[in-house]
Amino acid sequence: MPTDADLANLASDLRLACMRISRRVRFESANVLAPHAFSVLARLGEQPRTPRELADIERVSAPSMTRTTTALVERGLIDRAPDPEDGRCVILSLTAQGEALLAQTRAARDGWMSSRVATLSRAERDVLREAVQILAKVAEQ
Amino acid sequence: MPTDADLANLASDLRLACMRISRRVRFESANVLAPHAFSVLARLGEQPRTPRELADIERVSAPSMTRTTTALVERGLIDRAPDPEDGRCVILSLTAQGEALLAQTRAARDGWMSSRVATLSRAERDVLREAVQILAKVAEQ
DNA sequence: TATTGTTATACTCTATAACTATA
DNA sequence: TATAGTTATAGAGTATAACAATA
Repeated sequence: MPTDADLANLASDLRLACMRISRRVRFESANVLAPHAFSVLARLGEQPRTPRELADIERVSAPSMTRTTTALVERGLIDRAPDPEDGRCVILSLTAQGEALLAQTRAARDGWMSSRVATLSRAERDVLREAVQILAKVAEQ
Repeated sequence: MPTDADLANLASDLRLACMRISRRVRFESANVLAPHAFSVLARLGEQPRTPRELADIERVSAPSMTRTTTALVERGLIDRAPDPEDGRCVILSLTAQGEALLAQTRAARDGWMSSRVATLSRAERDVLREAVQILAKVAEQ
C-alpha cells in the first residue's frame, strides 16, 4: 500500500524529470522559431484553426495571437483564408513551407533524443515504452 | 533486436510525452513568478552563484541576467553579496522569503502532478518509478 | 447586444554595444 | 589585456483598451 508520501515523491520526481528533459530538448535543438511561434505552427499542423481558438489553446490574448500569426504569414509558413460560414472568422492553416519547417524542427528535436535513447539498454527502453503510454494518460486527464 | 525506426519512434514519443507533461504543469499551476525568474530562483536553491554562472546556465546574456536578478533582489527573494576572493564578482543567494516561494511553487506544481499520479494503478506507478531513474540518466548525459 | 479580429499603446524580457572596476 | 558586472538603447512578445465588422 503506497503512502501519501510515496505518491508525492513519485509525482515530484516525475514532474522534474519531464521538465528537465523538456528543457534539454529545447536548449539542445537549434530553434529557428521562437517557442510561442513553433507552438502555433504545431497546433496548425493538427488542423486548421481560427486565431481565437489558437489564443485560447495557447493562453495568450487575441492581439498577441494576431501578432504571432501575422509574423508567420509574412514568413510564408501559414495561410489566412476567410471562413465561408462566418464572416467574422479567419481560418489559418499551414503552407507547404510551414509543414516542412515543422517536420524539420521535430526531426532535430527527435535527433537529440534518439542519440540519448540509443545508449540505453533494451530493458530500459522497454520501461520507457510503457512509461510513454502512462504519461499520455496523465497529460490528457 | 530493435530497428533504427523503433529507437526513433520511442525517442519521439518520449520527447513529446515529456514536453506535454511539462507544458501542462506550467499551465495548470499558478505561477507567481515568470518562468525565467523562477528558473533562476531554482538554480540559487541548489547553491549560491554569480550572475555570470546564472547567465551561462540559463543561456541568456549578462545584461538580461542583471535585470532578472535585480528584480528578484527588489522583491526580497534573493540577496547580493560581494565575493571576498574576487572583487569583480557578486554572489547571489536565496533569502528566506525566496526559499519559501520556491517551496510553495514546487508544492503547487507537485500538487497537480500528485492528483494525476494518484489515479494510476500500482503497476503503472511502478513503471513510472523506474522510468524516472532512466530519464534522469538521459537528461544528464 | 455579443463575438471575432485588428489597431493603439505601454510594459517586460531579450540582445548588442559601450562603460567601469578588478584581476 | 581579459573578465565580471552594469547601463544605454533597440527589437520582440505580451497585455489591456478601443475600434470595425459580422452574427
